[in-house]
Amino acid sequence: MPLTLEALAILDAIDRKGSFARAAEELGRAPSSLTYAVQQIEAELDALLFDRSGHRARFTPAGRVLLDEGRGLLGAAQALADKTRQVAGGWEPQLTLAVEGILPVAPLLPVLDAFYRLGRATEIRLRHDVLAGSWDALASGCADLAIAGGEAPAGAGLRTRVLGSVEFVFCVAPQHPLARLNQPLGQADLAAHRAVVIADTARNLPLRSAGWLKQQARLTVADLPSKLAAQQAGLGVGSLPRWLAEREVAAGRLVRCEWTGGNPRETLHLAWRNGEAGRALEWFRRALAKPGVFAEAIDAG
Amino acid sequence: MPLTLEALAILDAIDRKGSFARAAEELGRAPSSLTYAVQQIEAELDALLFDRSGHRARFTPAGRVLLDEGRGLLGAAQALADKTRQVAGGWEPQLTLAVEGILPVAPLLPVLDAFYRLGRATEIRLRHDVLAGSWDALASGCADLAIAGGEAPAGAGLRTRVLGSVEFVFCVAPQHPLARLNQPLGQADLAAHRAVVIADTARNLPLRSAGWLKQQARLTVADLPSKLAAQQAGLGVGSLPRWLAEREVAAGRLVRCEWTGGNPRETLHLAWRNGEAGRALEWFRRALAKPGVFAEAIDAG
DNA sequence: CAACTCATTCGAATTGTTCGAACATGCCGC
DNA sequence: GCGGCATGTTCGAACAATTCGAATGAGTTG
Repeated sequence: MPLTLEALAILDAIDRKGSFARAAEELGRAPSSLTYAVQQIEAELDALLFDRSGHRARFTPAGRVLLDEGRGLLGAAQALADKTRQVAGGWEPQLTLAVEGILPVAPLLPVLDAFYRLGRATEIRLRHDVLAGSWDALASGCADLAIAGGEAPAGAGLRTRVLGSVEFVFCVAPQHPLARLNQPLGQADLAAHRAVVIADTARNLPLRSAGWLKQQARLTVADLPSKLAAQQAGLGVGSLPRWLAEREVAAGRLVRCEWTGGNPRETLHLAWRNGEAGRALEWFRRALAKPGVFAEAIDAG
Repeated sequence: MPLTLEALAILDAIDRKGSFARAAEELGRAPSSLTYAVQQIEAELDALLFDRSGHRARFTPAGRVLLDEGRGLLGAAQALADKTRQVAGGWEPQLTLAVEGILPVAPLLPVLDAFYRLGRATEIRLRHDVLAGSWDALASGCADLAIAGGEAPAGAGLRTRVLGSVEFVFCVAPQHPLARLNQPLGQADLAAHRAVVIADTARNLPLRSAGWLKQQARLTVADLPSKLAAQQAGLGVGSLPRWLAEREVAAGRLVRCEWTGGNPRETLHLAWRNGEAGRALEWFRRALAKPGVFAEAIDAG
């Protein structure tokens, strides 16, 4: 019987209660039972765990090691039991959310908080992807639930639900030449200026492009914050989601330009794989579909 | 019976052998015994661990979680048992070695390697201290065995053994004014130049000073590599242990200066606290006292 | 479809664990 | 210094959980 958790629990009780007798009481067994159990471990480990010279038994160094580290094991065992129970109840051990990079993280935090309050063992992972990246992550199993822009790739076994759309506003740095052009921009105005574009993170699906026109010189960056920084620095021009653009324009760090024919929009979908869904996925699907979660960033419809 | 290691071991065997029957064979028990045990866990956890629809039982997701993470627990339990056994056998759970900062680490590595080959669970921690720092670490219990320079502080209950002495060579950067002075240096020559000194790491014992003269301007650094770098950069002058100085002088990065009255020496001691010693301490005491370990750096006697 | 392997069920048997009382020891207050 | 008090241990008896073995039913393979 090479070490049992029960034995570790006994040592724990003895230490907490201070004596075999009290520990036995807590555990609802006779003191002699504990003596027997302890002797059992000592024989198994070839180690004296208690110093019996005095009146009451004291832990030896070896006993102390077993006790201290054993507590870690007990905790881990408890956690594992919990987790198993929850998985059996339909709660995934982990769930990965892929969020389109043009969305802010802030609105997500209360949702996460609410989920954690449920006390479920499901470990949440958050990732940001841009353009086709979210669809790709979902289709390839790297994510379980995605908020993705544009249309779903066909034949990937995905189900979707429209969340609304994000409006893109064309912005340039205050010191940029285009900032002085007091009329709506046309294609011709843009071709002469470098565009800042976000690289698509998709690895499998065909790449998509957004925010730039062919022939236009471009600076490719990895994510929205980088794009913002680049545009603020005057390194290039481009469209930014309205929630972000408004903040920056108000602060005077960017200037908004009108666009001939109105601002472009990107439709956002909540998406998940077809098939058996765990309860955490179900929960997040409901929570994120609620209108208002991304009210700041997404326009209904 | 809130989850037992034995149960996890059974799951492990079932997975490895592929069936209840073969697992039972490996464990030397009847198959029905495993069935019983598994049902026991399932009841306890309120979780189906096996999918019994087919001919042979397959793990459910919950079962898989319990199996995978349970293996970690089993390993940890095994390791804990080992460690306890070793501590009971007199091997400390951990041992901290404090090495005087003027010594190289290289000669220590084969010794550590030899220790690791013993297969003991004792975790070794290595720390570097300078001047009184090693004595201090030892006396305050922050270290168990030290290689320290100078004389042991009185009344701290320490035992020592002389290892030998380190010779200090006065060095300056090639471009330093003192490099051009072609005669042995005296006190007067030094007072005009900034000295690079190593800060004493002692926190409790009275601080000691080394390598500098009063009134001399000085740059204080934390360790030997910093001191070396500072001297190479010409930021100051000072003595370096011979093993280091020779290397640098040979490489042309420093110039050696003679000293009126010969080079100073620092005696090094192997030191440990009086009282009950564990077997790892004993082992290292023997290993480090062997002549030749630090032959490169320490001169016998 | 027959032979095989597999997991489960059931009652009986066994094994290890628990109990309770008696004992030995160390500690404290009077 | 001595009687209580609490401690941990020992021992045989009682117990209960676990294990076994044989029987059963179900699935796979040639």
